[in-house]
Amino acid sequence: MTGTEPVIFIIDDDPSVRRSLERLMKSVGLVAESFASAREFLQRGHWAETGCLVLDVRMPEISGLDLQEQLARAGIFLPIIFISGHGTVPMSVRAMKAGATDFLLKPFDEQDLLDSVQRAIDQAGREKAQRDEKQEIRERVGALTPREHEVFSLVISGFMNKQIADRLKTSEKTVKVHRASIMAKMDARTLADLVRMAEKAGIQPLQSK
Amino acid sequence: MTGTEPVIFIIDDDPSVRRSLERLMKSVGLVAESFASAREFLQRGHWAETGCLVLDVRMPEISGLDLQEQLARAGIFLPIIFISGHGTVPMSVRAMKAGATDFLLKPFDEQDLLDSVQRAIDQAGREKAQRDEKQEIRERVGALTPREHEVFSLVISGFMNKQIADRLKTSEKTVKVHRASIMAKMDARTLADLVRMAEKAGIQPLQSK
DNA sequence: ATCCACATGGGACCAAGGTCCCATATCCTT
DNA sequence: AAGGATATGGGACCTTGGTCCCATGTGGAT
Repeated sequence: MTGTEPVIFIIDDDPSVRRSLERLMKSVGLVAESFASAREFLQRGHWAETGCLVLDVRMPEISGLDLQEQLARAGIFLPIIFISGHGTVPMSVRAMKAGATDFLLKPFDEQDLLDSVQRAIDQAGREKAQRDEKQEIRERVGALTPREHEVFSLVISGFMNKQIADRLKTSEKTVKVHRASIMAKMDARTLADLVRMAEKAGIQPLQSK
Repeated sequence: MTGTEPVIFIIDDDPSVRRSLERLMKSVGLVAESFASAREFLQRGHWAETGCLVLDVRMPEISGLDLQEQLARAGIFLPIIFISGHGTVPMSVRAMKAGATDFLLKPFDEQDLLDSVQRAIDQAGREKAQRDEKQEIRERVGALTPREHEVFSLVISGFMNKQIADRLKTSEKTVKVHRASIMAKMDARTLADLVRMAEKAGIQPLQSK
């Protein structure tokens, strides 16, 4: 029911670090997957699941910070834990400002990393649940016909059927028909449901004068 | 209309740093106020306004990080920019995890600090506007009588007057009376308004089965 | 003792929302 | 040419919501 098993993506160019991190994760029952470079990770594709990244900062070609930026731009929101052998304050601040959940210096305490990973997984799960709900609602809204969508906007803005009919230059009867079909398609039982769905999906009401 | 003028609170035990930061802020038209210690700042009281803190990490008695924690516990949400002469990675990560907006190392570029301060002020303004709105709504909800509050919860959950009457073991007529008084007190013109207010104030609907 | 806020509710309406069955017209696809 | 999705709307009917005026009872504050 939690959806999918969370996966810990380990990205480090040092094979011994990868092996040791993988062992650590598996020792506490976590699923881990290793990559020797950011490029290799990016080629994997499909990160639909939850989990987090454990990411080395300094790597050839694409640095950890660059990868973080690329993932953000691509709309991939896996939490990132940085590990670094030669991290500096500006580097860690940049990473944290960009949304990293932690930034650990090697050598680090294994338990510290595990704690951080757990926090990241929890965060990822919460965020994914929210995104999924929002996505689900947006899909339903997308399934509305153009006319239904117009009526929808006005309904969640608090307009009465009569006012909606005026604005759309049609009859109140037709508005009622659309409205019924909106409630069915959106799977909303009450107006309160519908308004809350719009809020969750970030759909703003219109100015009601 | 922006509410109140933002104030930059400078907290550093070094008088020359305070003077120079104050001069820097005033040179770009910002209002600054200096304090030699966290204690001195805490004694000032009333931080109703917007603005941000520019805070030295290492200070006698109460460190910058301690002050950050105290303010968070006290529910004072001014953004914090740390400045530090001997900052370490773990220190900066702790500060950022606790919500700091930036962490600069001395000597820093003056423009970097000003940029950070501007970002912090913008953030503070947005967050304050949100908190104020939430607070305003919560006050209105608090002004409801106990019975009105019960009806309110059920209304925003999508229940019909008849169902509400059943649950509260009263008549539909009485529910209508309460409902009208709720709409007036909450300054809501439509049900959609009321539901959105409840959402903004973080008031959850009940299970409507 | 009196006043006020709170909760209750009847009667009478009217406005608004929802749901049937019905029908027409357009446009697009197969 | 036929079917499906979309948009339109009339008629009939019932439910729900909102708003008047009215009234009663209780408990606490002045």
